[in-house]
Amino acid sequence: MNKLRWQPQRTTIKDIAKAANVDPSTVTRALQDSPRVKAATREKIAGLAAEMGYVPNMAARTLVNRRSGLVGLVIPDMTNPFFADLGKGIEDEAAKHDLRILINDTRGVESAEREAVNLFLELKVDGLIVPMARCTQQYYDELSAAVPIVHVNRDDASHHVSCDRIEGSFMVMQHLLELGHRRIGFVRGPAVPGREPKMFAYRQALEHAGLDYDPDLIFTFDGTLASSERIAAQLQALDERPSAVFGWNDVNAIGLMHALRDRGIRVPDDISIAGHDDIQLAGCVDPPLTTVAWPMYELGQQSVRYLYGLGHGKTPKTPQVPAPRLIVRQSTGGPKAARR
Amino acid sequence: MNKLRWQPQRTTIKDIAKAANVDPSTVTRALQDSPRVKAATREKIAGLAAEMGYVPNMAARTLVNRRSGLVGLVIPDMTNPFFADLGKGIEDEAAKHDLRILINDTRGVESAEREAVNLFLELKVDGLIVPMARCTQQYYDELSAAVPIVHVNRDDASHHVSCDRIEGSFMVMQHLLELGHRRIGFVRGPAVPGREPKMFAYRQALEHAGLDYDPDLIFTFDGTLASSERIAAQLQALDERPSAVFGWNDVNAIGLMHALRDRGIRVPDDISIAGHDDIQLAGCVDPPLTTVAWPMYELGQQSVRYLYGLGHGKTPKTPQVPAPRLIVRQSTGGPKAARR
DNA sequence: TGGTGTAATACAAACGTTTGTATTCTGCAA
DNA sequence: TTGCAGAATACAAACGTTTGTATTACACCA
Repeated sequence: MNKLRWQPQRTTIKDIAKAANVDPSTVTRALQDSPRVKAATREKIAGLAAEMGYVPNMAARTLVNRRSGLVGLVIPDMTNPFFADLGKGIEDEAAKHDLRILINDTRGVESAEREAVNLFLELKVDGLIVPMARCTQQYYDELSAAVPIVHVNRDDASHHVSCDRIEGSFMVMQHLLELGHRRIGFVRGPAVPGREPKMFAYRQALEHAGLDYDPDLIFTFDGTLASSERIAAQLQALDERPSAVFGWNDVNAIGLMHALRDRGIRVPDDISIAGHDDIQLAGCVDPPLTTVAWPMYELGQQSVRYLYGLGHGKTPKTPQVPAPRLIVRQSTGGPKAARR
Repeated sequence: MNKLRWQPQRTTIKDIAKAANVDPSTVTRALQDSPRVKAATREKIAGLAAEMGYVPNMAARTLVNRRSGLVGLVIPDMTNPFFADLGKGIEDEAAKHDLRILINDTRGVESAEREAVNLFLELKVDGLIVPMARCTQQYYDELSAAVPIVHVNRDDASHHVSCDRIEGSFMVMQHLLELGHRRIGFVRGPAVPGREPKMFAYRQALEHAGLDYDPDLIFTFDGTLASSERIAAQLQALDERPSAVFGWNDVNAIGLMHALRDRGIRVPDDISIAGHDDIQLAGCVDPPLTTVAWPMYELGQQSVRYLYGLGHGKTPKTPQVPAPRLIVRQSTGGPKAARR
């Protein structure tokens, strides 16, 4: 490995000790505001530290403390606005507990998720927050002996903080059903089979309404714009088109609306579209998108509180978070048949 | 500080050494695939390490190596889709150099930026990538003695990788001017006075066209939807309304289009709107947004290459990146007067 | 059989900080 | 002056890994 010309550990605690004519241990305690050092000494040392541009060496500190005071946040997709408020909630709450957040983006790739977790393990983080984890629950269970882990929106995890995705999706379905829709399409995402609350709610709502589940009305979104366009084409090609489609998320729904319009299919006149997540732009498109908003900020806060509890030997109860909110805008309306 | 029940450093190199009946130093070298250890020993150790679930202690390693093999990425706003491709370019290129990326979100707050930088300094990162930094150049100059720092889109920095924002904005202005617009509004963002390439291009384009700069046509966007709405209200209230508005970014432009439509002002019939950044949804709104696309992915790649060069004692030339691309869609058209 | 060269491994110090214990210092009472 | 309590500080070991040097083991040749 090449030598770097940087990083000669500018100032160490020993340098300060020498300058102040004290022992390094005194410097440590002074910087920690320990009552064991005289006020005068403490100030002198604080002054020197500032003057000499002292930056603590976290490696050394972590080595002896066996913990770093960091929390690792493993995010599947930075760019998903969905995580914006989650991150904010996490940071705000972390600040209260003197924890610092470090983020690693996995792009939804499972191997990247494992690498991210590993990196954080090597860093000796105090805890891990993993929203919408991809890896198996078994993987995380083995890890949880080594470090506290809190999952977000993963109900099968031993320690998790989740909002009620089933209820959220169910609310949208209820809304569509109440409008009179009987043929409702559903877009599934890159979800893990067996853990698909949105899909579960979709089927449950159909069942409640006495409607049959039709596999022809299920589409798959992969996150790209092209994928939304493909779904629009599939919709257009359908013999018996659904009168409403429930998108995987708002980006998908908006892409869908656009691609449908391009094909001369009007929203909501010809087809109603609803999304998930209520991103900032959801209300700005034409027609404004009906969607469901999750309490992401609170989810972020709670996950840190939960983690903090775990780290201190408690096993907190899975915390309550506010219910999702249905946001009815103009992308949904009664089906054509009903309006005729 | 409370004791944690986690983190008993599960397996150390010493444990493996004991199990393999060798010296710890041999274990280190074995795990590094050093030719100094016999193949048989190496395999035995590798097996034991895997079996015992060994996770290297980065703190110890960093302490002796005086570097962590990490690169810190200081991002002003995670949620800005603008940074999506940048991040991807950075990660892809970093992987080639065996560097691992850690992200810290500053929410555009200057003090948070300093804290993030500090955290990374404590972590002994090999380098820092700071897109659109807020802090003063003097601050970074002092730091650059301690760690290689590469800025993105900050032309006044000693080491930076930038795309030509002036040219990008200029292209949009040219487009609007060619359409016949003579009164063009401009939205400035939370930019630092004196470092406003977009504004510079705006004024330069006006000047080239022989038009006067009118401070009444300058608005300010703060990132919120409400802010876009306020600007729409200001536009509506104007005696002599501009025939085109150049938004701070696409989110701003889309919000603006929406708010204008709500006020009965049609785009592009009554007013043309253009944005910056070409986010994924820019083409999905109605009308699709005219904007400018930056080579963010390449910017990300180049910043890592540059950083790598710096870290190895070279002072690379500021690298070239592809030019921005003007994306003409339907949110811009000729002014009313011209079409009359 | 003894010597030599090299392959394989062991030893030991160091990285910077923390913390329990030991030591020195100070002022005060007897 | 001596003794002593308590305050202030010094000492030393430890955290887990790396790396230069020293040592041992082994094979081969004379």
